Amino acid sequence: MNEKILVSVAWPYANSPLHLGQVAGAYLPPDIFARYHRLRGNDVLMVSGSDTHGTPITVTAEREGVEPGAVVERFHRSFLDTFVGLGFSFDLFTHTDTENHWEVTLRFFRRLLERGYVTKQTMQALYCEECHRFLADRYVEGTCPFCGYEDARGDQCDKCGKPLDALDLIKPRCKFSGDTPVVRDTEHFFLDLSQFNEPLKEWIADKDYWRTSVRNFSLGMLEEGLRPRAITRDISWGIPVPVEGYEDKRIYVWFDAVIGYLSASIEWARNRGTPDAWLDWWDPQRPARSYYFIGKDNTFFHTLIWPAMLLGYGDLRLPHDVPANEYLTLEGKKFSSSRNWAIWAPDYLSRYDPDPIRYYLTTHAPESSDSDFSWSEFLAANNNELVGTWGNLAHRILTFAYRNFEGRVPQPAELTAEDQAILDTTAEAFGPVAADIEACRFRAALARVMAVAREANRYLDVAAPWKALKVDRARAATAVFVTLRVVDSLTVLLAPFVPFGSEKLHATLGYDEPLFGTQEIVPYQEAERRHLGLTYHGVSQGVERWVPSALQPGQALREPSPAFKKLDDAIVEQELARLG
RNA sequence: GGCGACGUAGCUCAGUGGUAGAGCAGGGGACUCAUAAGCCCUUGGUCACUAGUUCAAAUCUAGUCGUCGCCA
Repeated sequence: MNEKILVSVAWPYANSPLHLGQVAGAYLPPDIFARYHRLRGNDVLMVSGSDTHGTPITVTAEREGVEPGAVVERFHRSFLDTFVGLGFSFDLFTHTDTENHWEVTLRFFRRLLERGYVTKQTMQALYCEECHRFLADRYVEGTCPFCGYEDARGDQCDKCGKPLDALDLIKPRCKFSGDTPVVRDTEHFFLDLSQFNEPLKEWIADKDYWRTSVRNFSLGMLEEGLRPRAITRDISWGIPVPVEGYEDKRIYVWFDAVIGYLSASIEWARNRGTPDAWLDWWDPQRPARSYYFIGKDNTFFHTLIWPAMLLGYGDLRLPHDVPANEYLTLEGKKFSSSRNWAIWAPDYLSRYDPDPIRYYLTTHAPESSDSDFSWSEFLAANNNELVGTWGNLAHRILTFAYRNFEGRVPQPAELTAEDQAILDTTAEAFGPVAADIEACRFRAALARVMAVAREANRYLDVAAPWKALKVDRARAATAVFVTLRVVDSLTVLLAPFVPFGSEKLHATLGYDEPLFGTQEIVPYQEAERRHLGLTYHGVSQGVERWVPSALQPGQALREPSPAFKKLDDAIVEQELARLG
């Protein structure tokens, strides 16, 4: 019985390219997870999209003197290309500026309103009389009440880093007109989270498999008690509030962004002509599991707010797990786009292959604490581990077999105890590696596989078919056969982590059908709007391929060439020079 | 200021009461099928600090310091 696995991935703001910190935290882990489940023959639905409605986007647009839509289009396209380049196998990567997403969001809003979970409240906000509009926090500048910095933004002080409320700024001024804004009352809709405090406590009570930081953080918030939270804003960019008298207001970006998981699932089903198919993952009466891959800054929205919204809406599946990651630092310091202390995914892909970074960011994944990216460590991990331990093992046995056994998998004679032992060791890895991946312990899973690769190197050194070939061809053939099977198994075990190299080795081993399907960027036309999406066309659906090798003697190999390449030591200096 | 996570070999991490572990890096060696890769041997730690509980603490308790995050 195939399992239905919903892989929900954080929605990136379409106002800058993706950097490696985001890749490590929120985008690579779900792809490993999804590819593993695809190999299992499970039905994966992996969705995400660009968040197009944030204030950061209007800030970027105004700075550049273009429409917000143009900013969105540019970075959405950038995300699509990055995901193709890194091999992130989204079933659908869409964005929030679609008719479908607006419909689903409004349906959500209306139902929560009808059920009394969304309520009206009057709050105070800064209003610029010169511009005739309310000012979003980021559109106000003034003196920081904590450190006295005079150019603090309304949402956060760049000097001391503290989050601010624009109302607390001393001597506030409008970012556009420079005028001093006035405090005005404004009515907004609030999601009354307090009604969900107890239901959420009950729901989290049995989530003992969540990461400790995620669970403790969520329980702590519930202990403090959740408060109503505004879900509309006085801005013009976003989804209009569907209530008379509120035409000038928009739904606050965080509210519609989380709904994207649902709307993207619905869009995916429609795009493929099976409009109800999304229910297989979302109907709580049917068997399925949902996972939300995010960075730790998003935990609150995914373990509390989104579940509250789902409880309020009803008849939808709540998250099974939210494996939030900590942060990645770069050469010991925080990523900072303004100081150019960042590695942008498009830049990386313009110079290097995807597998090395996938490998590095998995072995150094910020799963339990912050971790660091360093170019010298990256180089070492690629050259010593990915290439040295694994790539070389695969290459040496493939070239040896190709040259000495007529390009075919040789016929083995009787297996020795050593032959059987390495085959057993390899076969026995499938279970524990699967368990690690299913528990979202990707770093541990990969380490376990690499331990098998090292064991296989030791086996091959002892078996030494290059020596046996001269005195006992049958023994050499057997050792080559055994090693090829081990390499075949390792190719599958490593496929979720380094899919490009595994795909190449899989073909070299003589298989005609690929391990994975293909990605495609597709234009989707709605009634009036058109958008680009990334989708995935699977292969061998429903077939379990997470199994030890059954490579058959006589299978024709393809001419081997290295699946992974060494990187020149000089790149460390070159890349460090690009930073800062 | 409150809460939480983390702090173990140069680096990345495992280890939750019983004589400190792995991978990578560093040093030495034998080999040569292979991307000068792989294999064997090896150096290296007062387990952040202090006090306590215990026959016994990296592991439990209290406190201190540091890093990160959330909240105020």
